[in-house]
Amino acid sequence: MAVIARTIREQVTNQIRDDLVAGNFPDGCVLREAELAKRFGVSRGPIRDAFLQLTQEGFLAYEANRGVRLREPPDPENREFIVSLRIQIETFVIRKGLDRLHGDALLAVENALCELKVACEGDDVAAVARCDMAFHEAILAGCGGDDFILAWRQLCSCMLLTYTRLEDYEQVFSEHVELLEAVRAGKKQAIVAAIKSNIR
Amino acid sequence: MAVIARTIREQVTNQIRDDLVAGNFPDGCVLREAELAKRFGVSRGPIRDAFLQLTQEGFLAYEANRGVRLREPPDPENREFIVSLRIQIETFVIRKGLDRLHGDALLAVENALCELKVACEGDDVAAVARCDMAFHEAILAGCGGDDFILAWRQLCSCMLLTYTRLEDYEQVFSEHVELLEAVRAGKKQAIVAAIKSNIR
DNA sequence: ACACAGTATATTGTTAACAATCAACTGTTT
DNA sequence: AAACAGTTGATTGTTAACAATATACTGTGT
Repeated sequence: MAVIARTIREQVTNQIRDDLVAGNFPDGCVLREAELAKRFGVSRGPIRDAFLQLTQEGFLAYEANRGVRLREPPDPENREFIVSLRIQIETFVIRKGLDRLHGDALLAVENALCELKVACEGDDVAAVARCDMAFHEAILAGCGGDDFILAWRQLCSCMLLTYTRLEDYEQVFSEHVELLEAVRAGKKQAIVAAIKSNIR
Repeated sequence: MAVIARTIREQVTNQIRDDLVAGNFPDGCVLREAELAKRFGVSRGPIRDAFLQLTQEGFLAYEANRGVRLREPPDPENREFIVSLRIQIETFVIRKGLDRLHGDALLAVENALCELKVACEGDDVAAVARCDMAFHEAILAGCGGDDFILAWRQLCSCMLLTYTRLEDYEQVFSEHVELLEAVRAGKKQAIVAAIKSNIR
């Protein structure tokens, strides 16, 4: 994802998020500050920061003085609605801001696709999920969708808790190639169509 | 809002959020940890936590080692779209879960309305905005919309940065009374109509 | 056996000192 | 005068010790 985690806080947050997405923690599991601090070899401070952030992102749930708990994924009906919201946001932002997607911003999208390729060729569930989202986020950011990115991430976190498309990495990758082609060609209708078939 | 802030972190977060909503900080203003720590008479820890949380909520923007900056409100077009997303979420959750809105949950909504009444009678901009949201959130929570609340809050934070309806507190209040009546009567169509006219 | 108060332990919440980083300034060199 | 390295001050990032709180346990009284 070419994300350089500058601070320990960010490194820890990314690592824990990956572990959560990869399913390395049992459902409803309670995470302890001290345990993770020991595992990462850091103090509890950055772990607390990570818990706070992942709570806001929708992965964890805080309970006063009782630590954080892994959240349960949404039921199918809610998930379907979340998908529709995601599609709406992405199409709105692209329709509005596709014109300004060039130069560095376009490069970032292409870069994200490369990362996705690597992740698909490897066998890291969390990496594929992460790069999938990073690709979409790069497009949103490049189209000036800053006002929506945080809410969009929220919705994505729910989806990441049940990232169920990983039987076929090859298809995941090719779908995104298709999407990038449409973006490069600047054909909004094709982009919207690609997004609709891609997000699920 | 009957929100008892148990920890210093929560108190500080709520206070800063209120100040932001009330417009007590100039636009694009940079907030300093040390300065706020001194003002509240606490250490920098809880202030940092608050910054992190308010960043995730969409009020502030982090810049590496350069502190947090007050975010700019969305342009009218984006705001309009955000409003439509909010309405969709609220109507979806209510349609699905209105049946379970009774007992304590309903009481919480009624309570929120009382708080709103007080806030409207007083003259505290931040309080009115906060109670307005708290009322809607109580409904969402009561209808089992936990999967959406965080994303919903995100969207609301954008709206709170330009809470522009405060010329007429009386109307704000009466609109919510109307909404509660519809909820009590269990008439989903009336609720949806009330929400659509209420959120703007 | 049950309820309850008191205690012990584990866990989170807070603080203040220390380390690392960044931005602005200063003086030197070309 | 312009460019650059080094220095300084301000600010954030991290840590470890301490305080507060909640849970689990134990013993006592009924």
